Amino acid sequence: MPECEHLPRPPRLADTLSRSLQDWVRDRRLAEGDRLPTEKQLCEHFGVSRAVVREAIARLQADGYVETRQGLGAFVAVGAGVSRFRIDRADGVTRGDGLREVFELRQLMESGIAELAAARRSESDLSEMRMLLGRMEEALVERQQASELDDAFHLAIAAATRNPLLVRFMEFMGAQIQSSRVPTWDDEGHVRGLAAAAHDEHQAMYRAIADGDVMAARLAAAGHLQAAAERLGLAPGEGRSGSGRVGR
Amino acid sequence: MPECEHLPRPPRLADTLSRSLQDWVRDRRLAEGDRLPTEKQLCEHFGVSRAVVREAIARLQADGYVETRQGLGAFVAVGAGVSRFRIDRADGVTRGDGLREVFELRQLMESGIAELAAARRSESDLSEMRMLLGRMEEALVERQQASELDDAFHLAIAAATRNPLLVRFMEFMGAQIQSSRVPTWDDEGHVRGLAAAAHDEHQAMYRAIADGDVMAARLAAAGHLQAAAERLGLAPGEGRSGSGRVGR
DNA sequence: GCTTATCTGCTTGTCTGACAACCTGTGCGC
DNA sequence: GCGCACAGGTTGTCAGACAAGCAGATAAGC
Repeated sequence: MPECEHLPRPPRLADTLSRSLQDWVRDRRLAEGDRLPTEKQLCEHFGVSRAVVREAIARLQADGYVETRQGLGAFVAVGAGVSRFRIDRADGVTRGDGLREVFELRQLMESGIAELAAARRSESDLSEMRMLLGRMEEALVERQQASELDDAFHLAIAAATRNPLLVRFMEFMGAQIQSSRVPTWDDEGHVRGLAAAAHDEHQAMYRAIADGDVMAARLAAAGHLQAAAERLGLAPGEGRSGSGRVGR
Repeated sequence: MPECEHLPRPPRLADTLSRSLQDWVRDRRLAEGDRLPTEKQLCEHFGVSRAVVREAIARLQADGYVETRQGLGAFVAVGAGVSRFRIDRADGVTRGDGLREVFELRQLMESGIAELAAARRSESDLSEMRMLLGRMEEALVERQQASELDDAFHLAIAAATRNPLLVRFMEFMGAQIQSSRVPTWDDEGHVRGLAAAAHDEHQAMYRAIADGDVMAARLAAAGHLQAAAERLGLAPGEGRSGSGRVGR
């Protein structure tokens, strides 16, 4: 069998219902602060039992769209929708335009992160990076898979910024890109020299960060991400440069 | 009354339970892909009814921590925790270190966004920005509150990148910072000349973007955000520069 | 022996009805 | 007018039931 293929499962009622309610908010049929219909009304309106309605509302609560108060009702949360920023697999992150958009976000973030890292890195941050670079070099010689090391290297840079938010962002990014990773580090990638190129770019990033040269760090990171995007088949050499124009 | 004060409400059972289960995952008592105990077992273990257990699991599902399959059980989602990136009011975003971290994230993003906008802006993007700048100038003369215009201006820049993810990020940021906004545009801000300074910075950003000068756009945005951070009392002039060192 | 169909037990999905806890507004007594 | 108890409505929780889907064991057919 080629790959685990997820066929579309029959949608659950609570799921459908919560989506409908979310649409009510998006369509401004319910404004911020408005009270939702009572559970009983929703039951009758949608023809489902109260248990289903309650689960749907529990989902919305978890998403921050509504707040409920016993004896009073459920209310559309103030700032519903913008009270949290979220990127989600469901947004089509792993393919097509969604992937390109996320990757662009990563390019922005990572150049900034490299810049901050160059300004704030401690000696122990640097030795962590050196260690990872060494292990990646070993993997390069022995033609091994090394994408975990790749992730760890980028994570180490984020850690050097001393900003846990940025670390969390890189963790997320690693998980996302991993699921759509191009063969940079595997056998095919080695054959085409991609792994060696990526390794060179990593070393350039390390040198700039070690030197504390914020501008060089930014450029090295931007260049690395631009090259990675091209290896992924995104943003092929055509002039849609953005960061790239700066990176080269 | 001074301000809406949220007193701590008695926690709901489903809420407590979902937190407990989340801790199980964090503490590695449940690994990715593991099956959760059955609903009946959870009922007995925690001494609650099945309705509560189901609501708790519905919350976790909404958060992407578990997936359930009828007839099979509930499973810890692969990539639980990193399958989505989320920033949340609850993370202490509106005060103290959390605010500083979020603001730093915004600095990174916004300089990158300005850069992309300079590369991709269309004529209609520019006229939108000009319109907003004009209205801000009016507000400046008439000493009016103009923070919505401020948000709209930054949003217009994000829109010029043609990347909806970046627009969503700026929407989120606007909502966050608004709730902790310093008096830049109100009467006190005018007195201290803060509004005029912000307006100058905005104009510099516009000019760079209109010229298509990616580097100048980056620097203008970095400078604006750095100045805004100082107006907010964050990152006071002490050398913790990062972007700042580049921005000036 | 191997494949295929059926059965059985378990688990989640949904429904129903009930009671407790909580909030708001009304009307009563003072 | 003021405070208080009460009623009605709403969410929170519980208990029990049946339907739908799944995995593994068992039986039937070749």
